[in-house]
Amino acid sequence: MPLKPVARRLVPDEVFDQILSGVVDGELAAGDNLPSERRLAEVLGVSRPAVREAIQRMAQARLIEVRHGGATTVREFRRSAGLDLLPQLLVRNGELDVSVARSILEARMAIAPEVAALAAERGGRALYDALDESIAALDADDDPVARQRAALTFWDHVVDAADSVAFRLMFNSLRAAYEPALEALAVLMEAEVSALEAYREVRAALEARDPDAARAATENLLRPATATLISAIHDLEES
Amino acid sequence: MPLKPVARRLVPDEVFDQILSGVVDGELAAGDNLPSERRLAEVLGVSRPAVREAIQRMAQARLIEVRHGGATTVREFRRSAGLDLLPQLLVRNGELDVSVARSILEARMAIAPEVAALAAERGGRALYDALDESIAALDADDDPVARQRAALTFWDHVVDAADSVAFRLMFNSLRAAYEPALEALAVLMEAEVSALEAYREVRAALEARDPDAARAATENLLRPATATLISAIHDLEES
DNA sequence: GTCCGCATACTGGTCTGACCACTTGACCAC
DNA sequence: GTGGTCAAGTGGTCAGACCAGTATGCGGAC
Repeated sequence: MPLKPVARRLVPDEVFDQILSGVVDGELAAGDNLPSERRLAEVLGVSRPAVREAIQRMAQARLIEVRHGGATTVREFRRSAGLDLLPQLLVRNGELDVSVARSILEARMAIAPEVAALAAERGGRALYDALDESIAALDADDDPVARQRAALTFWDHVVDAADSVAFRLMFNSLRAAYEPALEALAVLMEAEVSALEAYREVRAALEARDPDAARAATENLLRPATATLISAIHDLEES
Repeated sequence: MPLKPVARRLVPDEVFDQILSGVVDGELAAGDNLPSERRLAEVLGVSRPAVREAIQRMAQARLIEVRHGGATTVREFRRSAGLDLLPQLLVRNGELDVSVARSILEARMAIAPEVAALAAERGGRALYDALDESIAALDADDDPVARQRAALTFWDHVVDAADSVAFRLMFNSLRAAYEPALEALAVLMEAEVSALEAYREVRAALEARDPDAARAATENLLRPATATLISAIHDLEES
């Protein structure tokens, strides 16, 4: 039996999640006013600083707008929130939102080849060894979850080599969304991480410093699982 | 004389910015411990709740790690922070970081064509009128800044039509990074927003529901300014 | 001498209650 | 109408206290 660290819910986290859920689930529509901090504290049975902390974090995520002296209003999160909201949208109330999952797969399919092309252009001494190591780990591990992690490490190195802050942060955000759901998704993505040859081709294209080949190899690697899953999700959405 | 809303600095914001700068500028290296909340409050001459609020926001951005009872340590932000950090990295101490700017241009060049292709696939009734409106605004406005905003609105509609949460949030994050620097950048991007015909071709490809044409048209629209700026930045980085 | 265990002194987590700063809207004088 | 005034409600900030966890070093058991 695998033991896991016990999750301790802190009060402000709890408050944050409740307000977040209200906004994301639409109970609090854009333009609505939040109850005052004092009122929220009373209703939730916590202190005002706890409420305040949660509210400030909501504001930082651009989900609400706080006006000194005035009311705090809910923003249209789809138009204002940043990519850091993705994890909260992907898994909501413990359930995976398949339309969000689909969009992540699409984004990955669109972006990864370009990142690989950039990485091929810029090269990097330590890159190829690091990739070999990841591929070896991919080959050695038989635990599906561990293989997923190894694949993430592989891409981590590629992103590093692309030497782009924007792509780096994007990768971090996408990874932050993916990791909590990793165990649930490991089975679905198993086919991809088993295609060792495809990983090797990406690596080869990178070492050859050939951006077009890197783009193509990455597409070949990602397309099968992506296409399968997206069509599966499509069928799911129909029913 | 154009009047602007007066900017009021709130205490927790100020504290947040100071800690953020420390982390981003490297004065606080990854692995370092932050002073205790009480100590920070004392040193900065503010109350503990104010410090606490700032620290919690830093933690939410995954820049630091707080452990109950233990010390608060600085994380390696390049590996952990999400795309929402981009605005802070792009303009730091009032100066534009050109390497960040370059990476944003690259990301835009890589992603926009794919988003356009998705938008072409999915189509959308109201899309074409909305695009026409944006193009008209682009044509009518002679203020460079206003034209930049019109261009943003154009892409806003395209992203909407792509119907992808992940790309939507990405766009929001990139926009949040771009807008504060918009006035400074309007001149540099002027050539692009003047290429009305290129916008019309994107629009035409979208209406034709032709993903490949949309991809190509978007590349044609973005490539000139992107290439010019990136090579200018490259020269700048040499010197 | 080594190692375990516990007191202790730190850290962050939370609360209370107060006061300041700002916005809103109603009311009043002009 | 226009502008001034005021009261009520909101967020912003503070002080100080206590709870809850973590690290550390000292002592005693072996």
